[in-house]
Amino acid sequence: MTSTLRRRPAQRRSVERVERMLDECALLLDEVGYEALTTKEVARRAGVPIGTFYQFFHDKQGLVRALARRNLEAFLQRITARIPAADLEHWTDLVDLAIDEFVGMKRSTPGFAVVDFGEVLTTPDGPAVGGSRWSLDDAQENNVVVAERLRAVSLELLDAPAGPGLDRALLVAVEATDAVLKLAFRADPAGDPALIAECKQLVHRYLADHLP
Amino acid sequence: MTSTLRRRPAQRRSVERVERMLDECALLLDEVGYEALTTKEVARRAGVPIGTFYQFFHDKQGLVRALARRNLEAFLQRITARIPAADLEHWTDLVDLAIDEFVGMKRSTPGFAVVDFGEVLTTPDGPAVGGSRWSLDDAQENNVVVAERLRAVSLELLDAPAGPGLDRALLVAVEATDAVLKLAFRADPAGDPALIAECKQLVHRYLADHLP
DNA sequence: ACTGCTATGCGAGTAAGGCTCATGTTAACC
DNA sequence: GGTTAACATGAGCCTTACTCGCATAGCAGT
Repeated sequence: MTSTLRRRPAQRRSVERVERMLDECALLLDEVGYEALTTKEVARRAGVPIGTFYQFFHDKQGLVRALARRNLEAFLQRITARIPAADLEHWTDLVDLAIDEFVGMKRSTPGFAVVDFGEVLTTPDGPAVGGSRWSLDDAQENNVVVAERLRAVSLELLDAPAGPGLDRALLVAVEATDAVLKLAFRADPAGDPALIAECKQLVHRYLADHLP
Repeated sequence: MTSTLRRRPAQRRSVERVERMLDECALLLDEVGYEALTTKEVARRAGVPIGTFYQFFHDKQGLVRALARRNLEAFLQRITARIPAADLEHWTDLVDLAIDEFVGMKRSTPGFAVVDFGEVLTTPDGPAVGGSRWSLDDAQENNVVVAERLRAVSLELLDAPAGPGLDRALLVAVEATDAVLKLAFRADPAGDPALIAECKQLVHRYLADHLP
């Protein structure tokens, strides 16, 4: 994958069009789900001809990946914006803040409940290409990015013991959080509060091994 | 959803055909992934005409759901078969046994790495129909079934404190396990050992609140 | 203003997949 | 043997992802 987008929108008009397409994609995902989502409908609603659609997005998956990417950016932005204001006494406060923000976005951001940061579909890439996998330099595995960001914050705010163990632990925590919160929102469209609480507990207990 | 299958195979020949279709489905999932999987190819490889395919399966998703169902059944079977032989001193041994079996199936059972027990795609069901959701009586949410089974075993072997808290905790644990193991197998086709170990740790710590 | 030239806008058309349905075939029962 | 119901089959329909060649718009040099 060269980039998320096929062609980076240069003119102001193009940027707006891409943004509109992502917006409509998000809304449609909520309405009909990934499988029933059609590129034609996204283009039509966004007022963009189908040919132009494919100038910007590689394919249907590319569209959704771009949305996931935008979600990720928004999440990181919100997190970093809220951190200075909040007084974090323990690292657990940071965990809770992140989870609450994630839940907030699940509730308020269209399409977020369906895709959040994740690839909806994973395509097998044929016999693994050489080199250790998940190098993360390509866009794949957005959760890795989340984990890295949280790690950076952790190291900055609390004096956490750096090391590969923490990296892995945070990644595991993010992945688990993602799954449990998805469950919480499958069980209850507004997000089952008990399951959300349980999610925090899960992460607290687990990370207690790696943070003071 | 009435049932997983459209028509339950009655004759011996039909049962074999359904089984063959599921087998080929699993193999194809490993080869090309869910999205590129075609019903035509599954039917062709299984030596079954396409019309017959649709006599048994509602649609493409139905095929995959049926496979997930079969996987679930196989997993429960294996678990219950191994439990009497193993001497479980702590509940943690049960957790490890379940995870090891899961990992084993990820490695050996075709298609298991892609779908395991899960719905690959979730379709929004329109404004939630009345009644509390996830009643579980319908086939959805296979992980609920896993959680229930594990709970039954837990109550039997160890005298665990029954109650709704444990139910929820086990469900959360299963969901988290699923996610982390998926990560482990995305990172390394053979299943990253460090991540698998971390997965066990995650569950141990979390369930320690609910089991003695 | 005019003329080439490149970059972008556009949508009819193509290939392929999901799924159906009219017709053929077997089995079951009287 | 005859009647009826269940099952089998694959050509074809409809929809969807995606392309490609033409139209248009900006723009540099004269």
